[in-house]
Amino acid sequence: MGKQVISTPVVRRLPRYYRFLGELECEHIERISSKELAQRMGLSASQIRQDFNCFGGFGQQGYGYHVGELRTIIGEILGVDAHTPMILIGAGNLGRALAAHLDFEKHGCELIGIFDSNPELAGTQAAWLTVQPMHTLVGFCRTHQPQAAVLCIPKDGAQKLCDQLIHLGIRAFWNFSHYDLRINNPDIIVENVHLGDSLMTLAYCMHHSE
Amino acid sequence: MGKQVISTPVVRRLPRYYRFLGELECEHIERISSKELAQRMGLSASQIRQDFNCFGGFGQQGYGYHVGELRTIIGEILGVDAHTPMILIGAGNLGRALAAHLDFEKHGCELIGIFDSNPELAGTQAAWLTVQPMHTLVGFCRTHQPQAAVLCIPKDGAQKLCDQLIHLGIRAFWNFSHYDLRINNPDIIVENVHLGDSLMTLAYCMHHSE
DNA sequence: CAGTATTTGTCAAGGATTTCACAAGGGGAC
DNA sequence: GTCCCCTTGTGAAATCCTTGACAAATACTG
Repeated sequence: MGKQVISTPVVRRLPRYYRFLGELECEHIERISSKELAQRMGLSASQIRQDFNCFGGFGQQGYGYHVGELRTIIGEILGVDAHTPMILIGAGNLGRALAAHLDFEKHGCELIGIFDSNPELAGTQAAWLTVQPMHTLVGFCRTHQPQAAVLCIPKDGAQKLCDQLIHLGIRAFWNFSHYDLRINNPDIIVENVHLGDSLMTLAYCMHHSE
Repeated sequence: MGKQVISTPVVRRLPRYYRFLGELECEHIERISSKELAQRMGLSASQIRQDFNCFGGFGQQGYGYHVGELRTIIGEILGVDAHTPMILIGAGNLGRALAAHLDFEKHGCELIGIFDSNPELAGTQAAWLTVQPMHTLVGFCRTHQPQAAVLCIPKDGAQKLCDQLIHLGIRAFWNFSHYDLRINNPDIIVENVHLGDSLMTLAYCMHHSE
C-alpha cells in the first residue's frame, strides 16, 4: 500500500476527467474506452490509461471503464464529499460573484463565512451569507475552525492577512489577489488564480498567431 | 530572424515575470540579477536566464538586467498595449465581476461590449458599459469588429454560441463556462478558466497532505 | 589601470512527462 | 465452448522541460 506521489500534471487533469465523466453520465453512457474518452477530451489514449493507473487499474480489458464507477472513484480521490469548511475574505465584486456563482459543496468545500474590511459592507448579503466585519474573524475561526480561505482582496494587505490566517488555523489558500503569496511552511497549500495572467496569455497567443 | 516557437511553460511564466518586474519598479529597484529575481519568485536562476533568452539576450554580464527595460520588452512580447477589442457574453455575477474587477486595458485588451440573453438584464449597467440584448450581437460585431470574447455563460449554450461567434469574426475565447469548448480550427485560440477545477485541485491537495 | 568578483548566455546533463508498442486477459458471436 | 476482436496495464523509448556548469564579458575596487 505504498503511497506513491502523484505528479502535478496528473492531479491537474483529474478534475477534468471528473467533469467529462459527469457529462457522459448525463448522456446515459455506461461504458467508455480510453480511446473514445481520449477523442472527446483531446488527449491521447495512453495518457488516460497511464493517469488512471496511478491509482490502481480500474478498467477491464476488452471492455473499457465503467463510467459511473470511475467517476465515483475519481470523486473519492479528489475528495468531493469532504465538505472542508472554508471562509472568504473580500466581499467585493469578485468575492460576491464567486460565492454566488460557484457550488462549493460540489467541489469538496463548504463556504461558512464571508468577511470584509470595509465596515459599510458588514451586514450585507453575499450569496446566502451575511458579510461580517474583520474584527469578528478571530472569534469565528476559534469557534468554527475553517480549514481554508478564499482571498479576494487587494494585493497590499494580502501577505499580512495570510500570515494572520495561518495563525488562526487556515492551511490552504485559494488566492485571487494579484499577488503571489510567499509562505515558507511547506504544509500550507496555495492555489493561485491569476486572472490577469490568464488574460495576458490569451493576448500573447493572439498577438503571435496569424 | 527565425521565429522560434516558444514553449507553453515559458509563455505562462511571462505574465508572472511582468508582474514581479512591476513590483520591483514600485520599489524603485533599477537593476536585478537572475539570482536575486529567482529568490523572489521561487524559481531557479538558470530557468530565468533560459526563459529570457528565448527572446534574445537582454541582460548584461557582470551587471544583470535593467528592470524597466526588461519589463518594457516583456510587455511588448505579451502585447500589453495591443488594445484588442473584446466583448463579454453573460452579465451574471461572474461576468459583471470580471468587467468591474479587471483592468482589461492593462492586459492588452479593451472591453467594448457586454451582452446577455436575459432580456431583463438589457439596459442595466455593468462596469461602465450598458448590457445589450443578444439580438444586437450580429450588428455590433459587424460594426465594431471585436477580436475576442469572454464567455461567462452556462455550459448548455456555450458550444453553439461559440460557433456563432467564430462566424462573426471572433478568433479567441476566454472561457469561464464549466465546459471545454471543442474547436477544430487551429487558428482559434481558447483559454479555459475552470474555477471549479482549480478549487477541486485545492481540495485534493488538502485531502492528501498531513 | 590591473585584478577580482559578478553575472550573463549557452551547451550539455539530468529529470519529468508523454507516447509507443505489445503481451495478457476479458467480452461477444456463433 | 471456442475463436476472434478489443482494450487494458505496463515497461521502454522518445520528447520536453529544468537544472548544472563554465567560458566570456562586464562592473567594481583600490
